[in-house]
Amino acid sequence: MTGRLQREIQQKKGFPSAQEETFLNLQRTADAVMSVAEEALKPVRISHTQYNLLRILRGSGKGGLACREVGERMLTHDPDVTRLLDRLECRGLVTRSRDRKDRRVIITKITREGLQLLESLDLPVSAAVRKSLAHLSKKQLRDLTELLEAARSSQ
Amino acid sequence: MTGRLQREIQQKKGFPSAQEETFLNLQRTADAVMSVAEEALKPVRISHTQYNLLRILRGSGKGGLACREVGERMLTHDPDVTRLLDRLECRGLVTRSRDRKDRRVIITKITREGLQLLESLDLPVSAAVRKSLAHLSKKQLRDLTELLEAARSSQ
DNA sequence: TTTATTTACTTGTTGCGACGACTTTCGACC
DNA sequence: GGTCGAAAGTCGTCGCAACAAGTAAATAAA
Repeated sequence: MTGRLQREIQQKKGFPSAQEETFLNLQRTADAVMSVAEEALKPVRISHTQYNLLRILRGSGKGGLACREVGERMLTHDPDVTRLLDRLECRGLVTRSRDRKDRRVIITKITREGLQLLESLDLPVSAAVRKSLAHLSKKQLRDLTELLEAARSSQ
Repeated sequence: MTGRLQREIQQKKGFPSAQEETFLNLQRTADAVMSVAEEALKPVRISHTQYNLLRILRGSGKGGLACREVGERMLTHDPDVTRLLDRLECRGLVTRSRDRKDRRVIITKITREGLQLLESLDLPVSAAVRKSLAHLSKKQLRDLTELLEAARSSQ
């Protein structure tokens, strides 16, 4: 059984492990695909983080959400929700109001303007995302999704 | 053939396309795995971007590299190399000098301290990356790498 | 009732990412 | 040689990400 020794030697010599190769590919691909998708957001000067946040608010319905809930639902795990909302509020895309029952929490809702902006982006974004992965077959997409979920499963 | 119509209806109703599902999984997984890997860099207060840059400089040998070459080799496609190097130079991890032949270019080299820092990180980083994907089999890693390369191929 | 702890959010600071304007230098063409 | 355009970096500005400290309100404990 030379497995472990061989791995250590390979590592000393700078050969990446299979995990390292996958890791690098994962980062590169996520970056490349995100770039394509962001093209759809450029015309309205909105970042993918802001777009993501607005979609969460739209999905939450009329009741709005507390900052904490927004943060938990976002793609990236610890965004700075306060200042993200500051900028969106400046542009009139969301409104904030203090909750009456628990005065610590701030309820954020998406405005009519925010909804209109999202609607105008729905098709372009969807098209850009589909385009970014258009050259993969249904089976490849299914396999890839499955493997990505598996990769994330134990963390 | 109801394919296209059905897709449009699904989209109207908010069903994500297979591409969109894969896209979201890709972002989430890349983020999760990166977080695990970054744990190894925390003790020395270095970001993954800086680590990546130092590794590029180490890989380039004694000759050093111009800013432009560094930028081209980095994971993320358009980092701000100048200020990245500023911070590394402050910490004594790299040195910069103007090229004699073409006085427009700045040659950056990694210092002895930089090399030592990298050496102290080699094993922990490698271990963290392997750990982040340790629960995937060899075949899964191979398949995943292949699919990720395919996803990136036409961009 | 007063104190302590937890929760929800804000603010400060630093570093990264993207964009654009600017400076210096090089090479080519007149 | 002088001029023009391209190339290599620098710098300003803004927005996002991470971390830490601070504030205010609610809840639990004494």
